[in-house]
Amino acid sequence: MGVTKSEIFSQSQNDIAQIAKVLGHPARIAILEHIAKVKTCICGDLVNEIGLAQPTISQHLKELKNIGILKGNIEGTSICYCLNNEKWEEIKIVLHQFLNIFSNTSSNCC
Amino acid sequence: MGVTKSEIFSQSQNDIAQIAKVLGHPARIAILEHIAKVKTCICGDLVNEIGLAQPTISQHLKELKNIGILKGNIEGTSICYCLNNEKWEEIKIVLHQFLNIFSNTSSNCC
DNA sequence: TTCTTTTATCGTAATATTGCAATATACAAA
DNA sequence: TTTGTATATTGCAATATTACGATAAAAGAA
Repeated sequence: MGVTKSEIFSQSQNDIAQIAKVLGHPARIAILEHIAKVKTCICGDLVNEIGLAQPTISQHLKELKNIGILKGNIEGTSICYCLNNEKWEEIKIVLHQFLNIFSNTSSNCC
Repeated sequence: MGVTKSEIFSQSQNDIAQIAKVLGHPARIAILEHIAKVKTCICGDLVNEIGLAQPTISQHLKELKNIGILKGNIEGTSICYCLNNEKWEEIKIVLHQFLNIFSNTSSNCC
C-alpha cells in the first residue's frame, strides 16, 4: 500500500529507518557532501553543483531540514544552509550503534 | 517522476544512498536486529516476531539479499538466513566514512 | 503418491517519492 | 514603485514502495 506500518515497530527502529531513509537518495548525499566541503553554507549553488532543477533541490533541502540535519538562515535575499552539528552527532551515534549490532560475535552461519 | 536520476551522481554517492535506502525501513531494521540477536539464522520466525505478512517479510528479505547484506541457505524445508559479514563490514566502512565528512572542522555556520 | 510445511512469486491496491514547470513569496536595489 | 534575484510552494505526471491474498514451488513426512 506504499504506507509503512510504523506502529508495529519500536521507536528506535523507526528512528534508525527514518534517518537512513533521508540519507537514501544520492541528491541528498551530494548536498551534504557539498556543504561539508564548502563549510560555510550554500543555497542555490547546489542547483548548479548538482544537475537538478531548483524546485527539486529545494524539496531535498526541505527533507534534510525536516529531520534537523540542516538549518537555514536568511541572509539578505538568499538563504544560507548549514549543518546542524548537534543533530549530526546524534545521527552518528544512532547509526554507529546500529552498525555494531553484529560486531560482538564472530560469524556463525548456516 | 518517482525515478532517481542516478546518472548525474557519482558511484560513491549512489552507493551510499543505495545502502541507506535499504536500511530506510523499520521492518528491515527489525529483521537485522533479530538476526543479530538470534545469531544463528532464521526464516519464518520473522513473520511471528515482526507483525507483517509472510509475503511482505519475504520481500524485505529479498531486498536485504539483493544488496548482499544477508545470505540464505536452504536447510531442509526452510531457508536459513544469516548475515554476510564481509558485506556488513564493507557497509560499516562506507557509512562510517560518510558520517565523518563533517568531523574535521568545527561548526562555522551562518 | 498425497499431505504438510516453508518460502517465493504474482498480481493488485494504496500510498510515497522524484522531478519539474509554473507560480508565489520575500527582499533588496534602482 | 518597479525590477531583479533567490527560494519556496503548488500541481501534476511518472515511477517506486509497501503490503497482502492467492498461488506456486520445493522438499520432507505419511
